[in-house]
Amino acid sequence: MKQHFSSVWTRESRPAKSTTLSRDQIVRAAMELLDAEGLDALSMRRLGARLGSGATSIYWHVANKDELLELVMDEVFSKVALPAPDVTGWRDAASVFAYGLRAALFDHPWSAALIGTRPSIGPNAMELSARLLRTFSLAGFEGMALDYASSTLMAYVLGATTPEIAWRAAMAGAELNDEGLMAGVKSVVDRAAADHPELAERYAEYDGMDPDIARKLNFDFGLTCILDGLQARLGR
Amino acid sequence: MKQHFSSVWTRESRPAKSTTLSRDQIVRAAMELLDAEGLDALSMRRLGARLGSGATSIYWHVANKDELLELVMDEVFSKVALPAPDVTGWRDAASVFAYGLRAALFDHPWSAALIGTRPSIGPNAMELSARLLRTFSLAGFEGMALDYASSTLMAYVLGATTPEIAWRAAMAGAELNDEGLMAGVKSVVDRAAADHPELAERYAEYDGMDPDIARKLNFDFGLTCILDGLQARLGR
DNA sequence: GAGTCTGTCGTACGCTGTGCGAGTGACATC
DNA sequence: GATGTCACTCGCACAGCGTACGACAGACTC
Repeated sequence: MKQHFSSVWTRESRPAKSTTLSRDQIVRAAMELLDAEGLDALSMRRLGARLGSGATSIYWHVANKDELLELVMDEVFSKVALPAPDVTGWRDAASVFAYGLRAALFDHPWSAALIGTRPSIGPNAMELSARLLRTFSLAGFEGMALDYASSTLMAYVLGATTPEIAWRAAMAGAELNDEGLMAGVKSVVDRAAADHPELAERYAEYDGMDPDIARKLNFDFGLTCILDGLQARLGR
Repeated sequence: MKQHFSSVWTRESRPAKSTTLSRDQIVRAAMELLDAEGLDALSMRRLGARLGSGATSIYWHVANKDELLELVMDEVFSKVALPAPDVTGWRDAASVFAYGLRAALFDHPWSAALIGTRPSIGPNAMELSARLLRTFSLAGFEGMALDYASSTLMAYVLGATTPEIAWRAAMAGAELNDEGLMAGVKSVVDRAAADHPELAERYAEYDGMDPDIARKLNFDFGLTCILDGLQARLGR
C-alpha cells in the first residue's frame, strides 16, 4: 500500500471561530512546553492540561502529533532575522543569518532532534529561504549556483549547530566547576585520547577554555571559510 | 536534583560469556530492524522477538533503549572510509570522507533523527574524527585551525545530508511517475512559489531533473566550496 | 421545533519502556 | 553429593503514550 505525500501545509487551517481553542494557541502552548521541559515532555495529554482542555480536543485543530511538530518547528524559522543585503553587503547579511539561525535553534533545543525527521517546508521556512536567495542574488549569484550557495550556507549552520545542541543537552545539569559531575565526560574523553594521540593533543589546547566560547570560535571559522569559498565563485 | 553525565561509553560492556545473547548480537539485530522498518519500528519487544528471546532480557546487556541507540549510531560511523592522505592528497581524501559519510547516513536513514539527539562520542566516531584530523594535519593545518577545519567539513556533511534524508523519507512511497501521488508535494511547492517569485524561478530550473542527481550536484558545490575556503587558509 | 454544523471530551485500545522478583542452569567450595 | 553463588533470562505489572470513536453541548438556519 503506497502512501500519499501529506503534510500540514497541504491543508487549510480550521477556520478560527472557536472561542476556547485555536491552532495558534495550541502551537504557542506546545512551544512553551517544549522550551520548558523538552521534547519528551510534550504529550497530547499534558498539552491539553496546559490549555485547560481535554487531550483529544486538540485533534479538531491538528490532524495528529506529527503535524503539530511540523507547525511548531516552522515557528522556529520565523525568529531568524536577515537584514537587507543592499544595506549591509552580502557577507554581513549572510553572517547575520547564520548567527540568527544558530541562535534560534539554541533557543529551542528540541528542534535539533526534529530537523532530520521531516523537511522544513512551512511558510516561515520558505520565507526565510526566499530571503536568503534574494541576498545571494543581489550578491551576484545566478542560476543553479544561486540555489547551491544558499543551501550550502544553510547546511553548514544546521550541521554545526545540531551537534552543539546535542552536547549541551548531554551536559545539562553537569557544571564545569563541579569535578564530580564532569568525571563522566572526562573519562570518555580520556579513553578516546588514550587510543588516539592526535585527539589528546587537540583536547589539550582546549584546557580551561570556556566551551561556549570555543564553540563560537569554531563556528566562526567555518562560516568565514564558507563565505570565502562562495566569494571565490563570484568572480567566476 | 542534578544529573550526572553518563553514556554507554562510560561503562564496560558485560563480559560476553553468554551463549544466547550478547551486546554485539543485540546491536546487529537492532541495526537490521532499523534499516528494514525505521526508527519507530524499533521497540524492545520487537527486538526481543527478532532475537528469539524475551524483551527484558536485553536489559542485562544494555542499560536502556537510549544506550542501545548510542551503540547502533556509533556503528554507522564505522562504515565510513577515509583513504590515507599521503597517497591521494588531502582534498581527495576529504572528498572521499564527505561522500563516504553521506553514503553511510543514507544507508541508515534513521540516523538522521538521532544526530541532533546525543553527541557522537563512541569509539568509531572517535576513530573517524582522529583520522580526519590526521588528514588535515598532513595537509598543513596546525593548532586550533586543525580542529576547526575538520569540524567545518563534518558540519557541512551532516547539515547537508540530514535534510536530504528527511526529504527522502517524506517522499517514501510516492513515485515520480505517478502524478497523483506527487500532487501533495506539488501543492506545497506551488503555494510557496506563489508567495515568493524568487522560489518559483529556482524551482523552474529543476523541472524534469532527477532529484537525486540535483541533490548530488548541490552537495558537490558546497563541498568544493568549503575545500576552497579551507585551502585559502593554508597559505596563512 | 427540527435539523445541521462546530467544537469538546470521556472512554477505550493497543502499544511503549522498563522495574521487580522469581526462576534456571553452570560452576566453586565444602 | 550438598550447598551456595553467580550469570543470565523472562513473565508480570505499571504508568504512560497516540489517537479512533461516539456521545454530547451549544449556536445557527430553516
